Amino acid sequence: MPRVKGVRDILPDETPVWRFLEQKIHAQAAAFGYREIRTPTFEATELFVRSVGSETDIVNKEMYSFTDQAGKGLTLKPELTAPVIRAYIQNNLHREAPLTRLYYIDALYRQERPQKGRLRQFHQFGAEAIGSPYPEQDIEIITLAYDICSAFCSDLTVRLNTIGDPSSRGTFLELLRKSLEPHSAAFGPLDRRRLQSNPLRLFDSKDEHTQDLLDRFAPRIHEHVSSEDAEHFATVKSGLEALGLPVVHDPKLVRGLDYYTRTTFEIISPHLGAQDALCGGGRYDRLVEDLGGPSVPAVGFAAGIERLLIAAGGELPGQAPPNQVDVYLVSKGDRSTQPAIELAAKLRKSGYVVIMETLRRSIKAQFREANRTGARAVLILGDDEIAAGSVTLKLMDSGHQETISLDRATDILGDYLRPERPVDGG
RNA sequence: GUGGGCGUAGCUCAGCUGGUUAGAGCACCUGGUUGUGGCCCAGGAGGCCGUGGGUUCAAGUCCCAUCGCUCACCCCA
Repeated sequence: MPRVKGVRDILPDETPVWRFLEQKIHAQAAAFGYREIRTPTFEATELFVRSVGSETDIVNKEMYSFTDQAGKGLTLKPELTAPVIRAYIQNNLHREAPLTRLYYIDALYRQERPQKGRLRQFHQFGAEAIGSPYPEQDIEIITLAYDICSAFCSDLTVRLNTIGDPSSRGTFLELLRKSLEPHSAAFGPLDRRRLQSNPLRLFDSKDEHTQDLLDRFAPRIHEHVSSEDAEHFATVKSGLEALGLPVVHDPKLVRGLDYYTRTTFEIISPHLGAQDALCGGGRYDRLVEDLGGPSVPAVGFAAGIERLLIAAGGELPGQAPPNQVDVYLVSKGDRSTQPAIELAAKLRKSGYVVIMETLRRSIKAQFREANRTGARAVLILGDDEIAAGSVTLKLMDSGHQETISLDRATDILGDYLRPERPVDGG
């Protein structure tokens, strides 16, 4: 049975890295006063159609949608802002406080062709601040995103832009289309289609020719937003610069989800290949209301964990060492099996990490296994020890070996090594 | 959905212009120690050479198809 295309197993060698990363995310989000939220794996399909946008690629061709036995249209979540906002509305979080700060770590699903930094099931962490319209909230969100990413990756850049309010966007799109239509013959077939259907998308075309035409003829969206929008943008930008973040204004940064207003941003790494963004986000002042909630503004981001790990390149700075094994319990002979089980249980109650032999291998093979697991000590329970009511202790580093009383094994072991695990109940 | 690259041992990969029993390193197992790890030495196990068809006296090697992986496009984290 092969695995499904575009999904990955995270094997025991890698899970410590994931845990380490997750711990950092929890700690950093907590440092900013954000609280964790967990939403269901699937939602009503309608939620994503209405929030992400019915004309977007995510909704049109990337969702894992299905019908349940009651005939309800459901979808595995392809992004997290909409579910979080849905939960915010449904649980009346807006009644509890005027501002809600939430963060999450979760798996998402999009049916795309896999490539570097792109999977069908992938993981994101992110945060949403719901309630504040002010630029300091944008700054807080971007700072949080940057702080977490830069804890693991170097050479990051924050790309920043504003796309204004949807009310002014219609006139800009008209202007954009008019400025480029005289040159439509010079576009490739794909970009010519975009000129009609979604001209904003032309800005992130990879066609050099298109980019050249844009540079020469296209108006820039940030020059066609309201003065309030422009001021908001200027405050965000200067605020981030004052903090020393590597910010660049990218007038061509537009984002593919329909709900963004004003601020859009990405964090990019040169180590990622074609998908250079490891984090993306922005402000969405209309979404909460559009989904049936109160009229409150919000801003947020999402970062791809797999992309972050690629950008981090191998070892993460400050990574915790793998689990330490205290004792490998070697046993030999039928009469030693039950005493070994009991000794292992007793040692674990005292807080030691204990691995016991369950393959009835030779002593030599058991020692090889003990060495492989990195055990600090070996305890031998064989026929001789059973007869004498003792156990043989060997320290793997020094090779020191002695025979000790079975009853006092825990105490004597404690003279040589402290337990790695905290004992339950302190 | 479209295009490029690649499929040989658990992993990383050799295998020249088709030529006889398909190799290496690492990992694994056993022995060198009647009950003692790492290092070393000796040995061992492990391969429908992705799959199916074709060309040929002969195919891991050439041709076609198919599946898978991968990178890129579209789009996104």
